[in-house]
Order: sequence, then structure tokens, then C-alpha cells
Amino acid sequence: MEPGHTEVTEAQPIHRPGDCRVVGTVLARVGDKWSILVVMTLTDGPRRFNELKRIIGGISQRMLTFTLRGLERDGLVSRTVTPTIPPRVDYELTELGRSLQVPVQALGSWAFANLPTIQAARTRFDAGAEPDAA
Amino acid sequence: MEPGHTEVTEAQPIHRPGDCRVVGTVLARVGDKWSILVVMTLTDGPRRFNELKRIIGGISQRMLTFTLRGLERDGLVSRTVTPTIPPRVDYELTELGRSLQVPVQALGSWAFANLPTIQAARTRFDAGAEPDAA
DNA sequence: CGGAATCCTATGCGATACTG
DNA sequence: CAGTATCGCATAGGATTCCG
Repeated sequence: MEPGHTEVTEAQPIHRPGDCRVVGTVLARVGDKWSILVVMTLTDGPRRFNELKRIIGGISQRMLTFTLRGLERDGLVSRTVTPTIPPRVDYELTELGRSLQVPVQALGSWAFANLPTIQAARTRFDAGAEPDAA
Repeated sequence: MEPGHTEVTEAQPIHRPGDCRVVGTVLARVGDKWSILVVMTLTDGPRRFNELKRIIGGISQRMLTFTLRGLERDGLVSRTVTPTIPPRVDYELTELGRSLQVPVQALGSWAFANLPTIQAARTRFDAGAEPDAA
């Protein structure tokens, strides 16, 4: 399977909302290296391929292609081709894509708020685990 | 770097709350294959190693170890050793770990609510992309 | 029981080159 | 410009075995 094509389909025991595996399912979709960056970058409106590439920075065209494909496949992003020469392709968040931003932003806020705590815990842990590495 | 040891430290331009890269940062932490499952499994209280392994199902002891280590390192999970023979080790969510569940649950709810939509979009996309595969 | 160490494969993903 | 195709390395992560 190509990167960006995550399987959401699950034969696992999913019963109540917020169940572990459903969460893992979205996470597998959005938790890859680039999807969120793309989704967030599309917040301000439609963007063209190379525009996205430039703004995001550090993403290869290969991964941008795969990521956009995956998002498009899941209905989070729409792709509009204007067959001029050279061709012009615009990517835009769908309604579903925009709705995803809400919980993602929440996670982002949590991250932002707790980053110091996490880093502190990490430093403490690493100090205790490798006292010889002084 | 071992699995489960994600780098949260970032030299990237992080400015406003909910910024792309901060989100990516948490996602890199909890977005791996198992972390969320472990965190969610610990909701009901402390669990022992093999208990977690059994409940989660499908996880190798290697990955459970790495995942727990990573979560412990970030202060999301606490590890309590009872040096009996055989030894007993209990894992429990910390306050930070429990606070993480809130945004994660939100994401889970979104997933649960939109799974049908996503699957429909996916089916439609796959049908259009490979019309020859009939 | 809980975990560490080693092995091995599948995949992620960047770099590069080519096409319409 | 917006891809696609091929290569190649680095990592994730499962299976297995050994240890306290």
C-alpha cells in the first residue's frame, strides 16, 4: 500500500463512541508525517500544488502527492483541475475536512499547553535512565 | 531511535496555539500504532504488563514495552514495580495522561461520527480511479 | 512475569529523473 | 506546473530467544 492510503476499515470490536480502535483509525489517517500539515495549511483557502509544497517546506513532491491523494480519497480535500497549459490544480478542504480541524485543533491546544510538562518529564526520565551519560 | 521514542523538541517556527507543527508533534507522540490503544486501555485503572497485552491484543511484547516506555518518558503513564517473585509491574495513567484523553476522545467521536462518510468517499474514489478493475 | 537482545521483513519516504 | 516511476536507505515493528 502506498503511503497516505491508510485502511480505515476494521473487523475489530468497535462498540462505543470513542472506542480505542476507532480513534486509532483516525490517527492512522491523520497521524502520518504530513496529512495534518496539509490540512492545516489549507485552512486559509485553496492552494495549488507547488504552493503547498513551498509553504509546508521539507516535504517531497512524492509525499505531497500521496498525502493529497489520501486526503482526497477520504473526502477531506477536493481537487480541482484547470486544464490550461501549464495545468493548474487547486486543493481545498471539503466540509468534512474543515470539521476535522476542530478536534485536531483541540489536540493542538493540548500539545501547546503541555509541551513544557512533557519536555520536563522527558528530561527527568532520560536523566534517571542514563546517569552514566553525564 | 527506538519505536515509541518520538522527538517533541522542535526547532521549527512554532508561534500560535494550534499551529501546524505543534499538532504534528503530539500526533507523532500518540499517532503511532499503539500509544493511543494503551492510553485508552488504562482508562479504567492500573493494569499489569501482560494484562495490557492481552486486552489490547495483536501487540507484540516488544512494542508494548517500547510504547509504555515512551509514554512513561513523556510523563503520561507511571510505572510501579513490586519486586516479588515473579515480579509485578503496574502501569497507570498520570494526571497528564488522563488530560490527554479529553482531546483524544474528541477525535474519537469525530472518527466515529464520520466513519461512514469517509468510507463512502473512499469507495467512490476507488471506483472512479480504477474503473477497469470491475 | 516482565523485559532485553537479536534477527528479519515490510514499509516510509526522500532523491532523482522523466512525462504531459 | 503537476504529476508519475524507479531507486535506495532508514525505520517500524513482528517473531523468537534468553534473562532476572
